[in-house]
This record gives sequence, C-alpha cells and structure tokens, in this order.
Amino acid sequence: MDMRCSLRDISIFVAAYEERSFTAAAERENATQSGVSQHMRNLEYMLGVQLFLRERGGVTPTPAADSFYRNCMEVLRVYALARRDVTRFAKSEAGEIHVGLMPSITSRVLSPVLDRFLQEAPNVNVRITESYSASLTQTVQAGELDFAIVPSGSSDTGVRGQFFVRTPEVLVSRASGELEPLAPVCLRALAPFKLVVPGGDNIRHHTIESYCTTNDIRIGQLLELDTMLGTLDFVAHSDWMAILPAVMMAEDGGHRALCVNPIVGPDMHVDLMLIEPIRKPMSPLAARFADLLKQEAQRVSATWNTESLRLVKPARPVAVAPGR
Amino acid sequence: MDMRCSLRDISIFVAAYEERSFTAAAERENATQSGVSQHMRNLEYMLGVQLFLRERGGVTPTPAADSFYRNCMEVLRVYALARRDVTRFAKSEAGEIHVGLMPSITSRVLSPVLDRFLQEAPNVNVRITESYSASLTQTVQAGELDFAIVPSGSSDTGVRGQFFVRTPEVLVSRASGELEPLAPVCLRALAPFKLVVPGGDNIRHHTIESYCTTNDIRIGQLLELDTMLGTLDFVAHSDWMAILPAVMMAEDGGHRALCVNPIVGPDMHVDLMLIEPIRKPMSPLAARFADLLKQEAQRVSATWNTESLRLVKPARPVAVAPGR
DNA sequence: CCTCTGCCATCAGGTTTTCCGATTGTCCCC
DNA sequence: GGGGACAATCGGAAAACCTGATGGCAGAGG
Repeated sequence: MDMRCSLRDISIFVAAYEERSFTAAAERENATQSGVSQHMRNLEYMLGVQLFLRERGGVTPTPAADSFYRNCMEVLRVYALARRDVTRFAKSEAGEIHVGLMPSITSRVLSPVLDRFLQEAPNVNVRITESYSASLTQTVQAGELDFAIVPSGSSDTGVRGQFFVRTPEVLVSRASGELEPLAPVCLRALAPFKLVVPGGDNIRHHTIESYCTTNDIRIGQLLELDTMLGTLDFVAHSDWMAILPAVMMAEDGGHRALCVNPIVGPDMHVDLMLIEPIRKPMSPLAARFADLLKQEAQRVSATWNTESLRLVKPARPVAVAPGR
Repeated sequence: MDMRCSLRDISIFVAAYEERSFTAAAERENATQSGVSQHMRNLEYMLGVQLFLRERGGVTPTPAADSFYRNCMEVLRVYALARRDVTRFAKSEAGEIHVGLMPSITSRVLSPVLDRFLQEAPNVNVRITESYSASLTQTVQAGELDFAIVPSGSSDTGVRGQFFVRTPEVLVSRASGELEPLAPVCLRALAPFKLVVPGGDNIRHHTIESYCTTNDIRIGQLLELDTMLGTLDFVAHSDWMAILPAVMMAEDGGHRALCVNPIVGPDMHVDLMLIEPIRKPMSPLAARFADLLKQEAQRVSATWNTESLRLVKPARPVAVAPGR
C-alpha cells in the first residue's frame, strides 16, 4: 500500500474536518491555508475520494470524510499510545547482556537483582543461562557470555577470574527431621548420615568429599544427583540431607518443608568466582549487573554466617542432639 | 505531539524489526540500505530511545522496539482499514442535496428511493425535510432546497414548477370497519360520514372540500388534524375516515390496522408538482434523486388506479354496502 | 449596482526533507 | 591478512513541503 500519507496529513485532515474550514485548520496546525489546501487535495487524490465540499464560508465533509475521520482518530490514538509507551525506555541506555549462573545463584539471589536492574535499565535485553561450572566456563571461553558465576577451583583456562563472594555451606534436611532449624551443627556429630551430592564431575562434589575426609566425617550413604530442583524435593521428603551454599537459601530458612543449619567445627564455606572472556573487558551494563549480583549475594551470605546467627538466636551448644 | 513521523517511517521500522536487518528491510520496502539507516536514526532520535542494537550480521531490536512494534502494527492495521473503508465511496461523485417532501411522499415512496440513491451515490449528503406545501414552497423560494414535491395548486410565486405525478386519492378507515379492503367506493354512498382533513391553510383541505361540494357529498362531521401520524392512528382506532393520496399507501393495503379503498364516482386524484428555485438549474444529483422519486411514485400510484385493481380482483359493484 | 470581505484554489519560489550511490568502518570467517 | 556481509556516513540530486501572493467566487452591505 502507498505510504505517501504521513501522520501530518492525517492530523491536518482531522483538524479540517473538525473545524469545517481550511483556514481555521491551518491556524490550529501551525500551517498556512494554502498548505492545508494542498494537503487535502493530495489526500483526496491519493484516496480517490472527495472528502470535502468547498462551499461558501468553509468546507463541509462528505460521508467518505465521516468514515475516514473515525478511523483517523483511531490511528492518532494508537500512535500517541505508541509514543507514550516507548518513553518508558527513554532514560535507559540500550544493550544486551548474557550471564551464566549456577543454580545456587538463580534460586535466590537472581530475582531481586533482575527487578532492580530492569528498573534502572529497561531497554536492556537480559539473558540468563543456568548451568554448572564446567559448562559455564566453556561458554564464557567461547565469548558467548558476558560473564558467569562459578565455584572457585574450576579450571580457568581461557577465562579471567576474580573473587566474587564467600558464602557459608549449610546443611539442608527435611523440616520434620531431628535438627533444630538454624542451629549450627557439627557434621561429625551427625555421622554417619545420608548425603545427596552433585555428580563427580562437579567441583562441589570434590569440595564436599575433601571436607569430610579432612575432618574425619563418616558418611553413611552417598547419592549423586545432578538436579538442583530434584535434590531439594528429595531432601524435603526423605531423611537424606544435602550440603548447599547458603546463598541459595532464603533468610527465613526458605521453604517451609526444609530445615537449614549452618555447618561448624570447622566452618565450611565455598568461594564463588566471576569469570569473563579473556579478550574484551566487561561492558558497563554487565559490570553493573555483576555489581548488583555481588551486593545481593553478600547480603544473603552475611545473614548466614555463624556470627550473625548467634545475634538473632541465644547461644546454644555447638554440637547438637545425637544423629539419627 | 510531533507529527514529523510518517507512516513510511513506521512501515520501514516494522520491516527492519521483522527482518532484523536494515539491508533486507530496504529491499522489502523498495528503498536503499542507507535510506533505512537514516530513517531509523531519525526515528530513534525522535523517540529518544534506541530501537536497535547494531551487531554483527544485522540488528537486534531492544525491548523498546518490542513495545513500539506492537503498537505500530496496530497503527498500520487501522490505517489500512481506513483506506479500505474509504474506497467504498470511491466511484461516487460527492455532493449534497436537500429535498423537501410532503408526508405523503416520505411515508411510502422515500425509503426505497433512498436505498437506491445511496447505493449509487454513497458520497452524497442527503437531507430530507418533511413539511407541508406552504412551508416547502417558502423554503424552496429561499434557495435552501434543491427542490420540493408539493400538491399542485400551491401558489408558485418565486419558484418554478413542473408536473410530477398524478396519484389517486383513497379512502382510509379502520380495518375492522364495514368496508371491504381495496374495493372501490363511491363517497356519496357512504354519506354522511366522519372525515379527518388537514387544516384550512393546507391545499388539500380545499381540494377535498371542493370535491365534496361538486359531487354533492354530505359530510357528517369534519375534524381538522395537521399531523399525518396522528391522523393515521386516529383513523385506525375510531370510525373516522380520511382521504389520502394513494402514493402514501403500501401496495398490500398497508398497515394491518387500516382499510384502504379507491374513490370512484367520480375518480378523485391529486396532482403533485416538483418545484425548484427560480435562479439555479437543478444539480445533476438532485435531478437524479427527483427522477428516482418520480419512478417510484408512478409505480406506487399505478397500482392504485381502478383499472389495475380490477385486474387483481374480480369485478364488484361500484357502490358498496350502505354507509352506517 | 458596486464594493468589500471571507473563503478556497492556484501558482511560483525558496527551503527543507528525502533519497540514492558511493564510500568507509567494523566485525567475523576463512 | 583478505574477503564478505552489514551498517554508518557523506555529498549531491530529486522530491516534497511551505509560504506569500494572487485570483475567483459568493454574500453582505452600502
């Protein structure tokens, strides 16, 4: 269809229709009478329809103009709406970021960060890829991610890494178990217990194993589960337990179905790293997003270190009731 | 609001959004890549929002573009609708006509004429004014009507008149009365009867009176009513009768509530005139409308002359059952 | 009857916008 | 490092646009 017709034509037509006078329309639209006259002549030619009867004292719209007018009002209305809607993005710079996160981060930290980020940068396409450290490292290496958050200890060939946050590890068990929620526990006191761990190719698998070996903790039974959602559900409905980063638990202890306990004797924690492609420096947008992530991760982690827990709860024996 | 934005901008934007490439959009819109690029730069400047990220292998829309796109599609949709709707009027020449008619014409003849006329000339503003002969003549004289149809015999000062149509007069009474529908009646045989007539300043008042006088018809009681709708309703619900032009009755005898009888002995009829302002000749549109009116009026009148009635009904005595 | 006024159409011109072709710059892939 | 695909930019030509002036027309008023 012929797009020779501009919105200016339309609004001039509307003015002429409503004023029933080209002269008045010209005044209203900051144009001259001759300009309006030409516009209307072109419009009529383009539509192949006479829109106005030129009569003494002004013009009177034809039935065709009546029809066209109704539709034009709608066109202008929708156009104004489009303008208004788009201003929502006006202040924000445009861009896109693609971030890789482990499930520990996506489960609890991501949501408020997304909220905040999209509010201050609505015109940015945010893409989050959830995966495990090996896969994330590889994707970063390929330059497909702006950055990723992974547990430290990953092989870091082809990526630059920097310390991101230290978060305590916590023991997660079903809420109806024998542990008192939030009370620090010593794993040795619980042994032997049933433990769900990630698969052998996951960094955290080794971390947990070496902690137990070093501290002479005997594990009753070991189950390798490589699904975070599955692990949580399984732990919630059985007497199996899991060791997970605190950063993924809500401050209030999270799901009603789960019991969360900080691990002491000795404290157990995991360091997370931010890795990025070697070549290009992080974009300002990615940097801002990483910053928000870090703030939130630190905040959540802080609520889980044993110091702050002691502040909100009266001191209690370090070792807890007999295991099993 | 700024109307710098033309529909061309919008459709180019839509093309670029869908193609995710300025080059492809240019091809689709019969433009050059550089043109598209400039259009999009202007659009972004105008909206104050970045719409595309220029990346390797094309462009990718920002969230702002997503929003704008949805609204733009609507704008184009409504615009296309406006174009389509207006083509309905394309073949017709524009104009306006203002016609004055007596109630006899508007009640039955007008409707099919309007239908036909608006179909062949939809872009014409038709205005019908219903009134009585005196008032119509005056308005024609003032040049406010293209023409009017009035009973002949009106004073024709300041107007040009020509014969329009001859239509029989018929007697109208309630359906539940003593007359047989459609049977010709001789008024003298019914006398004395109760008759509703127009007011004394109406031509028809005199016509009817002189007919009765000439043919020695004694009228029992006379009631002057200057409302056509009121007359019909009154006649339908009482034993009063009225003498009306056949041209205003439907061929099938009209309302179920009314009984219609041609008047014979002698036949009674009225001639209608078409009057127009002295100075200007009738516009082609007005002439066409008058022509259609005449055709329809002739057709209806013809069905009411006593000849054609005898064809559809077996012959019957001319004088009917005793009046009252 | 003539003039005066208000309105629209038209015209000629200058100005702005639009459009195009060519060129440049960038990135990626080979 | 060269080649290909794509977008940005630039300069000039073409088109569109706007304007101020002029003309025609129809009423109103003297």
